[in-house]
Parts: sequence; structure tokens; C-alpha cells
Amino acid sequence: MASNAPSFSPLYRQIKSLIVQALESGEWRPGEAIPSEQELAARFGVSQGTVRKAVDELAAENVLERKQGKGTFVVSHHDPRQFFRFLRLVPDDGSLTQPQSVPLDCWRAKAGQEAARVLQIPVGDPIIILRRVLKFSGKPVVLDEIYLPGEVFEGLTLDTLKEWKGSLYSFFETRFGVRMLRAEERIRAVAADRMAAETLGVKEGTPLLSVERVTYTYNDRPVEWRRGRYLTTQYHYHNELT
Amino acid sequence: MASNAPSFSPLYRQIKSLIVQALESGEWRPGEAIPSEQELAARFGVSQGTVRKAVDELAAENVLERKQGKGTFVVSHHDPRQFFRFLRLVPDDGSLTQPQSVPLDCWRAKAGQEAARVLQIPVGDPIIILRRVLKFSGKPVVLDEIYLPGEVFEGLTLDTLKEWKGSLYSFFETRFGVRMLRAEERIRAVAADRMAAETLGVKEGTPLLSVERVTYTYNDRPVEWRRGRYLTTQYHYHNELT
DNA sequence: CAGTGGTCTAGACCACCTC
DNA sequence: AGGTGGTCTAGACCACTGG
Repeated sequence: MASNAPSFSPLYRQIKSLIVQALESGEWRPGEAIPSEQELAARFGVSQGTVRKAVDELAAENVLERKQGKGTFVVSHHDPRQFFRFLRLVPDDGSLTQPQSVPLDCWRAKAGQEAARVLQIPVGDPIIILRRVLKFSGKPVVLDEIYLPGEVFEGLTLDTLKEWKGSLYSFFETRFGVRMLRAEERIRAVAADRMAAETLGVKEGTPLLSVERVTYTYNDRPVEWRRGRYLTTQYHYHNELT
Repeated sequence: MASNAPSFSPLYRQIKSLIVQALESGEWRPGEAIPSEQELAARFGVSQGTVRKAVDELAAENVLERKQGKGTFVVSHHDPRQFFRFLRLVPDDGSLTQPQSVPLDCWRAKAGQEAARVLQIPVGDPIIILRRVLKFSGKPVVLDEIYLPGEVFEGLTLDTLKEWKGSLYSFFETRFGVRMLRAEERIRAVAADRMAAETLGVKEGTPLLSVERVTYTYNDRPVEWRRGRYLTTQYHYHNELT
């Protein structure tokens, strides 16, 4: 069989890997500036243009952010602009209100077949299951059930979660050093079960958006699996196709 | 009030505009190669690197496609790979079958408030309304209702549409010279009305994905408005968040 | 082989931010 | 003024395609 491995790796990709390694190791932390292109070029022994191309790709992947005149910064989920990066639900009238996350419960379990496959861990490994509601202007709109690998999120409790002001991903970033970089979603229409109906304040059977998400960190490692139930009477899932 | 207009436009963006102009004018047709970077650089009186950066952006926007050793080509909806560019519905089991489009009916009307606003045409202007079904392996999965500005799609008939083998957008591209470049979608969960239920072979009230799409051509000009009803029991809407 | 896009370099200058 | 990223140039060489 033919292999699809690239026959050749350009220098700027190798530099890119080195930068990612440094990010992964925590050498530069979220929100901070990384060294200037000149410094990186000297450090890696290449020209500035080559560093530039590596950084360009990482900026396109939302890992780094360039600010002219100031420097290049590590993207952080603390940045309010990152809030809607993974949440594509917006009000029909276009008003921009920051939703509030309300944790419901949180317990330990062992990974079953499906969770193990999705999170790429052995069956029976510890996982943490978390349920929460997202409220827009005080009204519940989203019910999330979140599965996390226990090893990565060691020590997560409902109480620490309740104290947190801000997004779940900013919480994960500071408390567990886990940076969510990209995600894949599978979306369907389903009927509300009793649980979802009660939580969202609608009748059982109401059509809801089912949004199943797998979120990845460095090296395409899955670190979160969640299933959301979105009430879409006054909100919609917005997507840009390019 | 402060203006958000850019205070300065780099050379490569001006070159990009010139390339887009040439594409728009039909100087280079879909599927064809555009002149080499060297030739373009000579024609516009800039260095190859500047042309390169302009082409890079157009390639990132899926307007052009680079093929090493061969040249740079105008993306065409005839390319089978473009089929799923705007259709994010995939089977749960991952099998890749090309769906078949079955036109149902097609009639003329005058634009109402909403259609006029979305398509950015005056109220009362002629529009064409088109309904069709998408079948996967012979089974109806999507019901689309499509609104088109009559001026652009002058002369569209159900019969010519029925003869066409291929995607709707490849039809639009060859028959009307309209190239769909990007789209925005609003997704919700709704209950199947009688029409949708009958067409898709499900009970009234079955949860369906409602996908409302506005599609744009050059200069961000809207040229299509459609509302789809997706049956998502064995298929799901796939989305990548980056 | 010649022609295409892809990479890499070195250097100059511009736009923006901060002190 | 001095630093950052952003643009532009010119030239060399590499990888891939097709005759």
C-alpha cells in the first residue's frame, strides 16, 4: 500500500513544531507574548521570513495572535473574544449578551465503550461527568453533558466550578493547563426528553438541537466529549461556509 | 463617529482586487489555469512575491487552487470535491455516497419584505422559487426551498433543471455564470410540517434540522436564499471549529 | 528538459505601539 | 527613539509536472 506521509518537510514546518513544543511545555503562557521574530530566528538559526511563515500558520489556527507594533501573543480563553469561538449559538435579534454557566452536578465514573473510543483512553479508565446549563439573560437555553478524562482533570469538583466566573474553557486552562485548540461537532434535531424539557422549561418532545462535540488539544489529543441540547426558538446556531 | 475603513491598503491587496476583477469579468474561466506568477508579476509591475501573497489569500478563500508543477486554477463547482463544500450533511456511518438532486417544482413570484431584505433587491422584484429533494442512496433526506433573484437567473425552468446531472451550484455556474463563493447558515431544530413529513417519509412533528442559508458571490453580493429541512436520524451536520 | 509553484534568504522600508 | 510586526523586493534553489 502507498503511504500518504509527506515525502519532505519544509523548514518552516519544523520551526512550527518547535514553537508548538515550547508552547506545550509552558515556556510561554496563555496571554503572554512570545519572543520577537528576530529572536526566534536567531534561536532557531533560520531567517526571519521562515519564522514568519511558521507563526503565520499558528496565527491562522488561532494558537497565536499577532498584534502589530506590540508582538505575538499566546491565545488565551480568558480573552472575552474567545468565548464564542466554540459556541456558535446566537440570539435571533443579534444582541450580544454573555451567557452564564450554571453547573448542575459532577460525578466520577468509568469509561464505557463509546467514551473510551472518543476520548482515546482504555475502557474502564476514570472519567468525570459534568452537567451544566447555559443561561442567556437568565433563561436556560443549553443543557450540556460533558465527559472528561479523569487523568487530565484530576481533582475537579462541583464547588470549585461554581466559584468560577468565566467560561468553562478558561477554567480548564488555568486550573488544569488544558488548552482547547479545535473541535468537531455533529449536529442533529432531536425531541426533548423529560430531563431536557424540565431543565429548559419546554414540553417533552419539543425539537432541540443536539450538538455533540469532541474537543482537541495539542497533537490532536481529544480531551473533552460533550453533548449539548440547544433550545432554538429564539436562538440559532450560526455557521460560516467558506 | 470614527470610521473603521483601513487607513492603508497594501500592494498585494490591490493586486488581489485586480485578480478578482479579472475573474469576475470572465477573463479566466472556472476550471482553467490563470497565468503563472511570473506573468502576473510582469503584467501588474510588481515582484513575484507580491503576486504570491495575493494568490495565497484567494487560495485560502477557495477561489483559486494551486497545483505544484502545474499552475494555479480557478475553482469550479464541477469539481466533485466541491460538492460537499456547502453541504455539511454526512451519513453517521461515514460512507461517502453522492446524493442525487430531484427538482420538484419551480415558479415565479415577487419578492416580499423578507426575501427582498435578504437578497438585497427591491420589494416586488421578480424572484424564482424552487423546491427540490436530495436523496442519499435513493432515500429522501433533504427538502430545500430556494429563492433566487429573477434578474440573475433569467430563464431558469424546471425542465432544464431536470436534465442537469450534477450539483445545483455547477448548474448555476455554467448556465448563469454565477459562482457561489461563501455562505452563512442559521441552524435550528423544528418540527416537521405536513409537507416536509410527506416528502421525507416521516410523521408530522418529527424533529428536523432547519438550515437557512444565504449564499454570496463576488463583492459579497447575495444571490441565493434557501431553507432546508434535513432528516437527521441517520445523517448529521458536520462542523469543524478551529 | 523547461515550466510551474514552493521554500529560503537577506535586506530595505513602512505602519504601529510604547516610552 | 527604538522596538514590534507588516510589506516589498531580488535572487537562488528545491519539488513536482509533463512533454
